[in-house]
Amino acid sequence: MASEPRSPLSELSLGAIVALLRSRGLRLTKGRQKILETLLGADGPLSLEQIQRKSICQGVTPDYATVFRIMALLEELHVAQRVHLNRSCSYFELLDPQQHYDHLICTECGRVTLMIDSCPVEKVEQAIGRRYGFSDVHHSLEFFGKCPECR
Amino acid sequence: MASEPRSPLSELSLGAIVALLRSRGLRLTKGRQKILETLLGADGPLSLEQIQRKSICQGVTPDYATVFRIMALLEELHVAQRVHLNRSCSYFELLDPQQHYDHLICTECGRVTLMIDSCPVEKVEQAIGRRYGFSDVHHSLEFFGKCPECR
DNA sequence: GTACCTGCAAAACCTTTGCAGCATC
DNA sequence: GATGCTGCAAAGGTTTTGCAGGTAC
Repeated sequence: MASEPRSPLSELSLGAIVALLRSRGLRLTKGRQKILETLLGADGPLSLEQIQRKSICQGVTPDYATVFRIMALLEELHVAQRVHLNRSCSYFELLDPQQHYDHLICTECGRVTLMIDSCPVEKVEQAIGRRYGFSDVHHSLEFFGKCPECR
Repeated sequence: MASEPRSPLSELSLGAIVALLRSRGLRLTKGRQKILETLLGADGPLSLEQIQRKSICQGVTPDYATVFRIMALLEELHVAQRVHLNRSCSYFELLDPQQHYDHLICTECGRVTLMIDSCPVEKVEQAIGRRYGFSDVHHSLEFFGKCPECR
């Protein structure tokens, strides 16, 4: 029944993520640390380009391919996830084991609001798994609409 | 408050869609008709390439750009919508005014199941709009998991 | 010193647009 | 006959990979 957990972390912190990397024989470079800090400090999903721009370390901007590879790695480790937000490129955010976020996206200005309220869907995941015979059910929920400023 | 309706159709049928096109001064070609039939006959979202492959008309495969332009048109008319399904390309499906579909996607084989049960989220849209000050709230909900065959 | 990481560069994809000829109305 | 539609071709973006040199352990 159970397979890979959605997040292998018990908490979302730089230390916890670094420990996970270490346990897999992976290394912590200055660039990686800076990128992890960017992700931890983000208040919503970020595109690769945004991550790159916010992760300038000692005056040096990390290569786009480097950012891509780190995010692919974190995604594979289930530490981060990719969301689309109905845009032309992917956005990434860390998977907080304590908290699940749904998104509220303005169709006019594109601003993304994190919805930290109780998720209206979590409760039905189990029922859906049973009904359709699926295991390891999780979900992606995005609300769209016009934000107060754009109305 | 109200703006463009999510679907301008009163029912989902070839005739209704054609009538809408006509009312906008748009034309119905053999290729378009075939593509509309493909969409109406689909049992889930299709990629542009899938639409193209399934819309061979009198031995002629429509051009990819043509498929793209028709889907862009239908999307603009709110007759079809684009979904991502966490894949690298977009998928399209018609917007049925009578019915709202959420998706259940196998993370192993990628098969998409349409969930025609009552949507667990529709009811809360209004409350979310009020709470965050958003108007015209709609949503995209995708469940992921391992399907019975892949478990 | 070994293995892993990074930057650079190019390839691979998917999406989008321009244009001339063709088909619909 | 006018206008919209199509196919072909090319451009634009984003994502992904190869490789040689550099860095963490």
